[in-house]
Amino acid sequence: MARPATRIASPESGDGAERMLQILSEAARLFATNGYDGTSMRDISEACGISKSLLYHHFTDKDEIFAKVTLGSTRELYHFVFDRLPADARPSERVRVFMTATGEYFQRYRWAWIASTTAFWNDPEQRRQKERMMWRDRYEGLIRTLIEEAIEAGEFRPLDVPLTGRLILSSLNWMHRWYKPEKGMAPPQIADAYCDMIFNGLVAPR
Amino acid sequence: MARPATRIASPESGDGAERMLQILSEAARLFATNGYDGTSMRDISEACGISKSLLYHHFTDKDEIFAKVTLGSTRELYHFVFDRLPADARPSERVRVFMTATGEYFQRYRWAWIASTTAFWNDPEQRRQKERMMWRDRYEGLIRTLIEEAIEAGEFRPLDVPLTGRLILSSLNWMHRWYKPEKGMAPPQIADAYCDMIFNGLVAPR
DNA sequence: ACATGCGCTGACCGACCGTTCAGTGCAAGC
DNA sequence: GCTTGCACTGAACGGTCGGTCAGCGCATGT
Repeated sequence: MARPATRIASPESGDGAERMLQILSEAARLFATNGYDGTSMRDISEACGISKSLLYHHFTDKDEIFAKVTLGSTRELYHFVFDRLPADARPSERVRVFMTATGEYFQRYRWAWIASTTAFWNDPEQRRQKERMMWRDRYEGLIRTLIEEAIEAGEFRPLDVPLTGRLILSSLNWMHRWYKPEKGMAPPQIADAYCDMIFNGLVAPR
Repeated sequence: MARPATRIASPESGDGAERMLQILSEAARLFATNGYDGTSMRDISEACGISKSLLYHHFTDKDEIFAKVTLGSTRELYHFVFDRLPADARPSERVRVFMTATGEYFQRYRWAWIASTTAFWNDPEQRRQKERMMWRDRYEGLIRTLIEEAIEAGEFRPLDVPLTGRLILSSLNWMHRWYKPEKGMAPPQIADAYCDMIFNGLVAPR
């Protein structure tokens, strides 16, 4: 059942689902900026303009908020990129789309992305991180598959596939450490420029 | 005045300077593993087998320990790489040495490196971070200069120099997220393999 | 023999952490 | 009009945090 329309007219207080999204949004920004341990439940509640207790009404604990942010981001990144891969394009073109689509995802969901990629990988709380790693592995598996196909098609040289995938992923994953949204190229453009450099190399043709 | 020789015979307790090095070493490992906020003074003291109070005998506070670890690492990285650049080699060869030397530094001072590169860049405590950023900027300025020289010498194509530098640095800086010291190639080899890929590109020659 | 200096400790501090809980106010359903 | 249910709050909990402090043991210089 949908909420009655009168609820929507209410100017100040939001619906429960909206509230959860607001919390996740603010939490993503704070986790990305200050890290997991550097972000307190009080920080999140104050950023949302609510009491600390309300966080526990919507989520069981801090870990769940963090898991929702990072798992959601990692899972959606995979589908976001996968869904944009053109089925009938040349393999190397699909690699390029992989990179630019990742740049686009970064542009749209910057805070959740940063929170996910900077999350410590060896967190003792492994149960919740397990699923995130699963999607991350699928994402990395995807780029490896694309590289292999490009090699088989003769477009790429014979390459160390895992290492090549890591080179591509490194360029994308490190972007958040220097990228400033207000200046310079947009992330998809940056990814495209990286793509040109990596595909063709730095060395001048002789 | 040097310590008298009798002091050295003491089997259990170390000299003050040794203690400081031990503390910095253990702190680097913990900061790298669990982050700044995830590492308590108690963690550091227990890792060293000493009391928490002793940390404050050698350092003023937690921030100073962290600053010593990260600033020391960043400053030494610059000199470590700079000192290894061959003066009379071709520009592109100097770029390669920049990368492999960075890989060698990573291999030797892994924990301090990780603590430095994962340190939050927008820490409110800016006074101490200022000097670290200075060395980091010099380090990045160095690779940009090398790239420019390679372009001027006609070895590299005309390139977006800052972006090219970031591509190279990204590949090196992201290594700690997937590198496992006990298996696979050593970091200098990895840097060299990256170098081959970035120089010559992925695309097969036609 | 005595004073000095230093590496070092255990007890302790206030602040803040994540988390809990009893209870409030208000809209919806009967 | 009354009950139900839920978004929401303020006070409080035990625990851990970074940091302090008085003082101990012992090698050293005189």
